[in-house]
Amino acid sequence: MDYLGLERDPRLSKQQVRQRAIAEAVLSEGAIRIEALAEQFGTSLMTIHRDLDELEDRGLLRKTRGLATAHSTTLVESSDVYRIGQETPAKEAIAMAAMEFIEPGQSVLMDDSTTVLQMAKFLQTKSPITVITNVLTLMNELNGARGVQLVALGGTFHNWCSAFMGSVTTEAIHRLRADVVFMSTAAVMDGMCFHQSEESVATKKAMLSVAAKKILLVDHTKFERRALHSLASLSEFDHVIVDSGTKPEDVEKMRSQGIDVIIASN
Amino acid sequence: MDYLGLERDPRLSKQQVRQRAIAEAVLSEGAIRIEALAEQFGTSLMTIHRDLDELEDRGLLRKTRGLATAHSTTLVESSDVYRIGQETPAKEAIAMAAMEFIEPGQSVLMDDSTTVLQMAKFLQTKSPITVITNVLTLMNELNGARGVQLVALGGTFHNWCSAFMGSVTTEAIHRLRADVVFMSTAAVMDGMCFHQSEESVATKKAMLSVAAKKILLVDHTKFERRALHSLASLSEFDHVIVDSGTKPEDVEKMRSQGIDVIIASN
DNA sequence: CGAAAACATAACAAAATCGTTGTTAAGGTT
DNA sequence: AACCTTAACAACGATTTTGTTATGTTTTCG
Repeated sequence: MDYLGLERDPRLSKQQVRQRAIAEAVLSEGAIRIEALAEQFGTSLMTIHRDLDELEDRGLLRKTRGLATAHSTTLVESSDVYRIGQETPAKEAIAMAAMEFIEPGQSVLMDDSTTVLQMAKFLQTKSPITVITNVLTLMNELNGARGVQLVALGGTFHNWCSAFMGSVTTEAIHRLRADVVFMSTAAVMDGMCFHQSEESVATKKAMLSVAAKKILLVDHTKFERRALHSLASLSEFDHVIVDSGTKPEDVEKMRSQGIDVIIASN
Repeated sequence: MDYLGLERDPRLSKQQVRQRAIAEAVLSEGAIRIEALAEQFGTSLMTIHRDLDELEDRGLLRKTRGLATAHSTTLVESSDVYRIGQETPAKEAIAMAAMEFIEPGQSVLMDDSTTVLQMAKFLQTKSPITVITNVLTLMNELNGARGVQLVALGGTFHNWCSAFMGSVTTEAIHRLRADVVFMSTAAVMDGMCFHQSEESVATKKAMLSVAAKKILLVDHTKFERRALHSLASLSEFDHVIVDSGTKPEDVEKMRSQGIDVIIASN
């Protein structure tokens, strides 16, 4: 279990790395003593308490007297706390490749995935541009960015993904038309995209229905994952961008189905 | 011109105070040399440059070679950069008084006024509660607050008020029903509320139409202000909360019209 | 039932991190 | 050439994070 292998990204605070690692540890063990966590991470008990309180607020685990216990696996894995900082280089490469599909003046729909989030810092280079999103993190990132018009989709806030979803969101999407949509998916199986949360699926489906061009961003880990609700067939996307760590067989399988697969180079 | 009279609030950074003062100075002079500003505030040229760049981004002024020139008065005055930090104690008192009208379990609509923003820190005490808003600042303030369900209204982002407005916003509002709405107004004249921006008026009108109880928060300075577009008559509100600095004659005039005026004590 | 043990929280001080500012040097304009 | 703007980096200051100690709360067991 390498908790240390993920501490490279300088944009990630120690705290975030530790919290993610705690979530991961508690998840795989089912339950861990708080004392044990403090020792494992070389911090004081107080720090672990504070981390666990935050994670509990986000619904990732329970804190019972003396020990932290896991919630369902799926919930944790879909949480942004857990996802951020995973496979960052791959996601960055994918995001960079995705920029090729944006022209200045276009309106771009962006969903609540960490891969799509990576695109944020490049968006200014395509100004003027309109970004439509339901992600609070992205709104903040883009707040004050010159040449970027920000359109928010409303909805009820979900802490686990820091995004707004629900009927308000889907209704708002249906009133708009975008040039491109960039989205990611939790799992790819049998040429289909899957998600763990029904609300995510509803939001993403709505997004797909109003965008002229549809682009899917997937890092190689998604080909190993499983999830419950189907979102769409890969063939519905105009382009699928993967990272260079993707297995050739996965790429081939897609290409044989006539899907335009782009491999992002690091 | 007392730039110093407003430096008391510890929550306001030096930077914010200075930027507001710069906006104020440029506004009243029409145009000021950048060198002069640096001297006036005792900072380096670079700092003023950076401040002006930000203010320019927000559309408050123009930066031409060597000097900063004013945009229209109204734009500056309605900007949140300008408003934040004005009359803070009064606004705080009003916000505190407003809390009386929230019951746990209710859904509360909140607009993009700095007075309403002051309520944010007290909201947790009324949990569980649903807050519906179009203000990015408020969303961030409430993100992660226990017992506060956050519902965002979408829309296109307006930098000058850090809020989302437009047709997407009003449509979203019309699909909802709230127990209470708290709003403020830019000016009060002849028993009517006025605003400088038409979009603000549209948003606020929509909010008024979907809330069971309507509460207006106004500090005493609003009775001296003028603005273009009428929003609503004071009599449409169930309660009007003012600060203790409000002139008795203004209070009397309202009461004589049968309006329930509450004076917030400091 | 009461007391001790185990744990959680609060409050403050220390440390680390992040944001702001000033300086200098390089790049553009007039 | 004079003047202004921008970029880069170092110094400073403010904020956030962490650890410590003290206090409160729950559990356990005599």
